[in-house]
Amino acid sequence: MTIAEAALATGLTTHTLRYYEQIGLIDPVPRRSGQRVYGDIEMRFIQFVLKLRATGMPMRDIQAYVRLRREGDTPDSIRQRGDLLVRHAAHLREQRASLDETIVRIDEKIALYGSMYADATPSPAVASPATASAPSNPRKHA
Amino acid sequence: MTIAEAALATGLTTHTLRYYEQIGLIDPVPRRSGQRVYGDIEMRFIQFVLKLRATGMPMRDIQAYVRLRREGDTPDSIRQRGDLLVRHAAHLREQRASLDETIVRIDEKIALYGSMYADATPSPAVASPATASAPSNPRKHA
DNA sequence: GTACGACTTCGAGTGCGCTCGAAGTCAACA
DNA sequence: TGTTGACTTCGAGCGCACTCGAAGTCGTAC
Repeated sequence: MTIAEAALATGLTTHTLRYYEQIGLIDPVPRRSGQRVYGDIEMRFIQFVLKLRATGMPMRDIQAYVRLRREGDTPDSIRQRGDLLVRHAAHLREQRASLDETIVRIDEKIALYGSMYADATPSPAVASPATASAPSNPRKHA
Repeated sequence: MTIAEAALATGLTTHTLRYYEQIGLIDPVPRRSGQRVYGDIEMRFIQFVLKLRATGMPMRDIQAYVRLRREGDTPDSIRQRGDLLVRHAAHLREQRASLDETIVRIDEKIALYGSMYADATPSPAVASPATASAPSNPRKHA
């Protein structure tokens, strides 16, 4: 896989991919005659890193994690990596709790609006809270 | 409630509170001899706005929502507010799904690390979700 | 009557996470 | 041989959401 293909697969740009490598967010990718070759291992790790990032783990912590990985599987490295992940997991559980609460509140408000005017219920394309799969604006794009 | 008290209650600064008002993230707070007086209604709405913001709703959308509220309860305003909330709710459900997935992955990795060395289980100080402070907190303030 | 806290406007600065472009080099493929 | 695509370093710029400070005014309370 070339960098262009990796970019396509991850939804990042080649710029960003190189940038991530440069700042140590991912390990240096192996080269063949100077060009980066992305294999399964690289891709899987990048996906993992993107998950961390998408869930709000600060770059610094991800960098720390990657640094520890490079240190190898010493007990110390493993313990510290574990700690980082445990801390992030705790953070995610908090996030989820807050998210659940917010969803409840919003659903209440939606119901309220729906009941205010029979006329004025949210537009059908988007009306049911169960219809949770619509990614974004239902009126653009058909 | 003065602005200082409101700041304390929300965890924001007085600066930020005025800033939010200025950019239309919250309605103008009623004044008594020029000074803002925060009542229950204001506080509750601010908390709601903070929930929206904490769950990643862009300022612009919150501003739009507040603008619509100010328009009053016309069918159009209500429908549009409903739509905004429904869209955000959908977004939150996606977020939650991704969050759940990430939690599972991280827990797997934690278990893996735990099993690698009996020695190297995550340190107790940090092991319990109850003891959870986020890794390098993105929002300052406490 | 003065201290305190709030008010206003203004503008600059911060930190994060990209994002882009320029300029020049190099290797593989048709 | 020439067109690609990738490589490097460098530095500027951007959008978001604050964050801070300065300067000067005003009202209330001890």
